[in-house]
Amino acid sequence: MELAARKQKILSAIVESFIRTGEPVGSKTLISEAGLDVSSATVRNEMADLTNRGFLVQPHTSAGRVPTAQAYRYYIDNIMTAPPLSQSGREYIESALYQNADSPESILQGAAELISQLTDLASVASTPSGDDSRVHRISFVQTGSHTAMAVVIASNGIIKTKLFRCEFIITPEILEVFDKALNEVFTGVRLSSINQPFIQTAAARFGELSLFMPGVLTAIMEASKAAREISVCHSGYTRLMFIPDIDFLTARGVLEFLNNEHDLAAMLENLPIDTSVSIGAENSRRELALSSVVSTRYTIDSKPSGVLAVIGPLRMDYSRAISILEAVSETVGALIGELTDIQQ
Amino acid sequence: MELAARKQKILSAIVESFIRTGEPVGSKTLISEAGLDVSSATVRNEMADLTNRGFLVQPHTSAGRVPTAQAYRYYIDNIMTAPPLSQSGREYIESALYQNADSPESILQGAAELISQLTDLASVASTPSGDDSRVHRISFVQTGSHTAMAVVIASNGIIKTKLFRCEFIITPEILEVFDKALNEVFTGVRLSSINQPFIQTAAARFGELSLFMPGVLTAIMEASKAAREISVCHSGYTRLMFIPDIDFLTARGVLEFLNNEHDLAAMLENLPIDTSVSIGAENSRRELALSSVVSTRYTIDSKPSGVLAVIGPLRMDYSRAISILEAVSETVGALIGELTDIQQ
DNA sequence: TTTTAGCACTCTCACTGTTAGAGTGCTAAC
DNA sequence: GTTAGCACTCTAACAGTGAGAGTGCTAAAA
Repeated sequence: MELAARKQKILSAIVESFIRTGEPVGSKTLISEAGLDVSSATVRNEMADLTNRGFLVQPHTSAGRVPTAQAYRYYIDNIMTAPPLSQSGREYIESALYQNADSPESILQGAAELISQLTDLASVASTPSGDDSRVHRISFVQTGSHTAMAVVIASNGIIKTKLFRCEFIITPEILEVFDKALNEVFTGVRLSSINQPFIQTAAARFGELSLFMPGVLTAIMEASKAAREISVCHSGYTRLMFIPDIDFLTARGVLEFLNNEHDLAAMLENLPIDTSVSIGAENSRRELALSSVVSTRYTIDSKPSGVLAVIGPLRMDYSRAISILEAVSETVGALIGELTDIQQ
Repeated sequence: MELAARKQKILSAIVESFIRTGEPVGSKTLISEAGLDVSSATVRNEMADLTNRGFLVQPHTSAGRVPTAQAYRYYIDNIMTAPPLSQSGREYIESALYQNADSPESILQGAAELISQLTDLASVASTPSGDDSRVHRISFVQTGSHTAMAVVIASNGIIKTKLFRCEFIITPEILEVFDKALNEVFTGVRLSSINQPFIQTAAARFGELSLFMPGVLTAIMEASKAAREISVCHSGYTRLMFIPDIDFLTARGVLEFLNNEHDLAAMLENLPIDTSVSIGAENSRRELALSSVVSTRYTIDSKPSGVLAVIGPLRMDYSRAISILEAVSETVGALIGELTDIQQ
């Protein structure tokens, strides 16, 4: 649905004013702010029409208008632009993220913190899915007389460790046998296929050696599972409680949802590849019916991977959020990509 | 200050009724509930006295009485008992904690979740301080052509890993040289003494070999620091928002404080060794002026170590909280102790 | 046909009363 | 020392009032 130029200009002015002030916008305020060359009565007629068409609502008869989710949608799709960040902004982001560019997890944790700090909203960042990654190598480190650590290095750069325990006394020689035998079986195998049946088949191959292996095989399975699973970094959850638009019950619902990593990961998983904005009821989760989620996926070697997102009120600065997310996304993708390239 | 028997009985009944219902307690309600064999007028006289002495307040003239922090303090010190949990309760806790008794961190994370679930409050659990732990061993795992992982195993059972990068191509032989040379220097050294000067002195010892070492030495230093630092596991923060006594601003302040791991760790560090209750303004943090913290330290080999605590409203079931914390504490201490013994 | 001025209308917000109910403190009698 | 009785106080909930803001509608102007 396209709007006439003047209607669009009025809608735009209302949305921008409301995003800035949070106050319902009246016809008089509007002409003084938007520089329209018509009278307030004309604006009122237009506003009445926009209200009929579902772009605006009045909290009550004698209040100004407030944009609906539909208005934000129209504004974002047809009016708003999100210009790339300035050079200095990008440089700031790069240097901030470069601080702890050790592992994908630490990069993403840093990204979540940075995004939250820059937008003053809650932010989340999910690790790349490891579903089509493979085992690059498995190593072992002795940690005690009966305990050792399995280190699963995945081809996507994720490294997961898991401790295990043996009934017998562990020696460097035993770990070397494990290393040789298990890398023969596991190297190059897709993480997603390392499950209980796979482990059992593998154990069978080792003959009597497998009697020594239940602990280590379980550890490998669990580390592989952890390497495959998406984990979600986050930052700034409490910032949501400082946003005047968000009332207590809404904040509580959103925070409860965000703290449930399982549901959150599932939602992030279903977000589209491109930068996208989900406004209010457009969100798949009922808890977010009064919030907006702006998200984008970072790409590693031009393959869409994990999600970066901010969660905030409907009345947020979408343009700024998108610009920041896209800038951070670019750097995150590059940093993780580098990490993976080097490790291969 | 000791109270006469009847006064104490009345105070006790008021505290218990208020903890249960959250409603100010009036004189009539009280006699019907507490089974007192006196008239409401007598109770009123006693209540007036308790009010003068600072144990009770009235929200307003025509409301019942509400216990003050002083009343909770008196109740906890002189009246309340916290009987040990039943056998089945203890067994439930043991089996729940045994699930992921891999590492101190995973045990403590499990403990925090369990405590939060059982008390319906926010809970935190801090790892043992590593200040007087030593390096048990350092190991290396190759993760890429130019990257490897340093594994610092501390004598307190904490294991920390840190990735590092080298300009040259890493080979198993190089890692072996690192392993030999670095364990000679670091094994048995107190974690707390591994700092920048120590690293520099160490580097000097290696002569020209040290040119290859900046990355690995920094990694060891950071992993040692991480092993030494107290980290705080937590669970159930959003439960605080479901407690009717806690209003929005209070909850926001508490959550903000709890999310600041640095300040939180500092507060936990200063808690006493025994089970203790800090009521309202007794807390060292202003953010907790309207909340209570019940805490205890678990002991490893009969040495007081990290803290387990719950955070909730003044009106909480202190007896239950203490019983649960003490039961969990016992199991946590035993499990971490076992872990450490085995690894040595 | 579109725009505008004017005006009656509606609704909120902040106050002000009013009333029922709960709980108290005080007093005088037990 | 304890109790019955009673006047008193305070809140919560509801209704009423007036100022202020913003609207929709109508009729005239462009």
